[in-house]
Amino acid sequence: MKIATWNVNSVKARLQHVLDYLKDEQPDVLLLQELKCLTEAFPTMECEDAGYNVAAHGQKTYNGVAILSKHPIEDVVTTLPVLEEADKEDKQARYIEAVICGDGQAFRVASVYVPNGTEIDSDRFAYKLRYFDRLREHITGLLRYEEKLIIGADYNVAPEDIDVYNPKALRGTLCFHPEEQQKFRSLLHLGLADAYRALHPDVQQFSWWDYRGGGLQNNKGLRIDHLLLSPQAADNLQACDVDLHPRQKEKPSDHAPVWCEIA
DNA sequence: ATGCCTAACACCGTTAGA
Repeated sequence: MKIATWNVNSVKARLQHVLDYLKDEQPDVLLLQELKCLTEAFPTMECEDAGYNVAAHGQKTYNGVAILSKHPIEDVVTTLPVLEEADKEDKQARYIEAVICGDGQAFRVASVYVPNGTEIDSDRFAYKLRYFDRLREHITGLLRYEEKLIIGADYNVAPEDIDVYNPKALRGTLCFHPEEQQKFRSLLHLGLADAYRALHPDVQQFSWWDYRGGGLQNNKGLRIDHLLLSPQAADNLQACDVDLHPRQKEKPSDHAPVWCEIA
């Protein structure tokens, strides 16, 4: 089962790139983030014509997540636990989860768009940290099922020094701040494996490059898109890598897809 | 310290991304 995650930065602007990716790479499951469209505006027919089932959870202008799958999509969930009063009012479309039955077995997958945080010590930064708490609470429950669970996301956190182009200069900045890294680690401490790092302990490979200042050309990037695996999925992890080609095209997303193969 | 670049939306600039 090949599962990929990709922040497309508008599914409308990137539709041809997405269809090309499905055709060329043939993932069983593609987890999308940053749709930037309403659920009903998602290009479902185009994806179905490419041979994929669709479950999308969008909103106007911002955020939005989706699951595309060659296999049937079941038991869709789009909510996270409410830990505080303020969480009740949270209508941002950042989470979608489903069960995929393929290759004679069940995989539970989730596509998550963790908040960016905007600025350290801002309200949005606090929202980002709290979002990790809600995600951790939810995953804690999922892990009790002891399934092959794959959480693909734009986590908006580079976990370690190797995951950024200049750790000294970037330390303490957005996506490379100790508080964010602690939240990300708290997910790993539940028993999840970072698929890329599990297979490539010493390789520096980014998944995002700034549009500005020739980020890609100078390889000034961050590894912030990750596939986190339950023990049952990690036991069967066979490969994981970043697909650079979509980032090198005309009018690309600023993120590249990350994929893994799980037996 | 700031802009750099891109997309959406609603208009010819603002908000957000990371």
